[in-house]
Amino acid sequence: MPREPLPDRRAGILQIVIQDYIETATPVASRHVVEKYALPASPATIRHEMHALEEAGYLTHPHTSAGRVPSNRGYRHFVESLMGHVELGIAEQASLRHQFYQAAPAVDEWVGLAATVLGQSLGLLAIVAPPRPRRLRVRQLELISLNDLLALMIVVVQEARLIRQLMPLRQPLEADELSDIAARISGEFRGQSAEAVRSAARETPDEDERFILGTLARVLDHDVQRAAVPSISGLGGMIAQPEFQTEPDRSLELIELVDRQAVEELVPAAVVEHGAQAGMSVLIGEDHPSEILQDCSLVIAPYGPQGEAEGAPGYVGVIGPTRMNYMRSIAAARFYSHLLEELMDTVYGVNA
Amino acid sequence: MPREPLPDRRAGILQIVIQDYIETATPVASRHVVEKYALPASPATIRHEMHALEEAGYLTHPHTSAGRVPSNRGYRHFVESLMGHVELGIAEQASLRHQFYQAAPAVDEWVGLAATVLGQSLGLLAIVAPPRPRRLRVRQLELISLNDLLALMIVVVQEARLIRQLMPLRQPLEADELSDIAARISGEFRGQSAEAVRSAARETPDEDERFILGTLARVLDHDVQRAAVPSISGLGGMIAQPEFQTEPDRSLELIELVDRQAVEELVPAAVVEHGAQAGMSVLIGEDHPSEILQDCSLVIAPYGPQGEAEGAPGYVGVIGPTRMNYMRSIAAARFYSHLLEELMDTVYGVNA
DNA sequence: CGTTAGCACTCTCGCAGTGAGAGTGCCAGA
DNA sequence: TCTGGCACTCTCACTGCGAGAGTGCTAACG
Repeated sequence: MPREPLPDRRAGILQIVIQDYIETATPVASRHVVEKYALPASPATIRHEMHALEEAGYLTHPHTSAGRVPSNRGYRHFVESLMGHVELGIAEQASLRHQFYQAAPAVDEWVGLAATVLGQSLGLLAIVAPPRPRRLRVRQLELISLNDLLALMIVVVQEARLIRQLMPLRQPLEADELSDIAARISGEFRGQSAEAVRSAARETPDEDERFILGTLARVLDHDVQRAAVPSISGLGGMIAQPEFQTEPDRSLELIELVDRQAVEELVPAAVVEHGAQAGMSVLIGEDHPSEILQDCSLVIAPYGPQGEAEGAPGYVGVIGPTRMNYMRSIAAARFYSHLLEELMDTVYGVNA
Repeated sequence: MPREPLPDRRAGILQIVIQDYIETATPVASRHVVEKYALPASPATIRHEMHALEEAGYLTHPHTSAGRVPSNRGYRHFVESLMGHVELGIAEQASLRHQFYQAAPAVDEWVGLAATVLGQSLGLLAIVAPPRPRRLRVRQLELISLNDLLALMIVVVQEARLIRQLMPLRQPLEADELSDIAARISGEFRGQSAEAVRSAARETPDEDERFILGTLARVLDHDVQRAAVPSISGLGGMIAQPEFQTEPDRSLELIELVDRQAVEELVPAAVVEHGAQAGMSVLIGEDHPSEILQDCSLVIAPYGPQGEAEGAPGYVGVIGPTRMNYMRSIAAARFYSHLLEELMDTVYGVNA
């Protein structure tokens, strides 16, 4: 495939066609662009250029008597060369940052909030995953007495998580006793993970403490599983997109996909497939493996402890039709990924 | 409308028609029922009975050459007289109970989990709302140091909530100081609500304590707003129902309704409309006010502090086509409402 | 040589018409 | 009271057609 640089006017027309198609979702006709954008040329001239762009592979033709539609290659060229670098507005950034600092300070909450707000604001499917640590390390433990035989265990974890777990007691314990035990354990096991806690539990003579340590080890192990679960949101906006309106089957498939949470495995697969671990990646149309998401694009911005052998980083993903607004999507995904990283750092960072 | 008791055979046929329609979602024909259920009668006889049932208002007729479909009145009679009392299986109850006791012990978590599992298992829209207290009362306060200038405030509230909030500090405070303050406040304000905390904050000489009390009062007030937000789930299963498959517009409307969280206001409206505060209520088809949910039924099971003037109770709701499986829906809604009440009682109950 | 006007050509989309199929309603007979 | 037979009605899938939209090509123009 030849890749000569495009003449200026031709590139301009490509940009217009793509942006217009992103906006209207209807094939754009030659006459339409000259009128709407007041071009100093006639429809016939534009047709010439469009024809050339089609020959070069940037545009396509649904059928003989339809306007032009960007091809995947067209979108790619748009994203890489025509679009430039875009960022969210300052006001929006501030407002979002405020919103996240108000939320409950735990990765799960942030991830859920990010998916919701991102999906809503883009009208696309947003999928946000927390980093997947290989193990969780205790930072602080609290034991709160609910009644004689029931306590609430709260574990603050260095991996920016808060674990809350009901713990039945073997025998009645006073609130004071509980907090003493918690304080002792906190001090002793700061920075330790489940294995250390569990092996200590085996050797402790005190029955109560052994039980509590056992529970602690169990919830640490259990929560590391839950840690990997991404949040998905924005289904409503997504299927309200015209490409899904016309084909009810597609939207049904999509909804089932989301409902069965099969998308979760899809994005990592796509990322691996493209070795796009470092930095943001944009997969357009045919690039990615799934059949169901044909004619869809993925924008993926990883964040969190990257390259570290201690697990997988998190990511902020946007899934939408290839016709999606790449400028907004990319800017938003980038911002959210930075914000999540910033939150994890300032709230749970090593400079604690 | 006359309401003579139905002859036995006729009632049996009504039951068969309703159950078959619930199962197959296609109008049931006379020939179909005699073959499928091996009735000792001919199609013509069944047609007679069906005709009578239609005259009495229990069945309808989409058009001349279609089978019978239950009317709203038919469903109502089925629910009230034909169905009997049904409950979830013991094994299922145990499994669910276990699942909920494993979850993080806070109303929001339970409510979210209930909506998810209920919606999934029924293939219908589930909407679960927490009770809406008029105010929250402190039960215990914890302050966890994250770094010199940032603490994590955790408030256990008597209304079965856990509030977690980031709190920047005015000046560096040690972990010990923080927990001392927390313990003191816990002791002093147990059972108090935001007003008491706020007025105390005004009179406290200590700057740090004043600031902490102010934050506490603020999050108590803020969280009481969030307390009312219901969880909705099961959209996927719902629009996979045949009644939505055939009409794409309807499903789109529904999705937007859920996405904009307008359903939330719908259920309370329906409940108020019917004054069904006490016990479970089943609203069938035309009964309820919204136009969008025409041909849908609501099953609503309230739970929590009822009749108390201190706020509104929570509810477990199921929304589905009038054709929904009332036996399963009602049994499930009842069980979940009891389970939620039980959880709130045993974990946060007065016998603490 | 690039640009433009004109015109024939192609494809989609909505609409009316048609025939098969399904199920009822009714009537006469057992 | 129940049953078989038959005419009637309504839906649904398919077909064909005409209007509309947009291109591609060609010839003329600056």
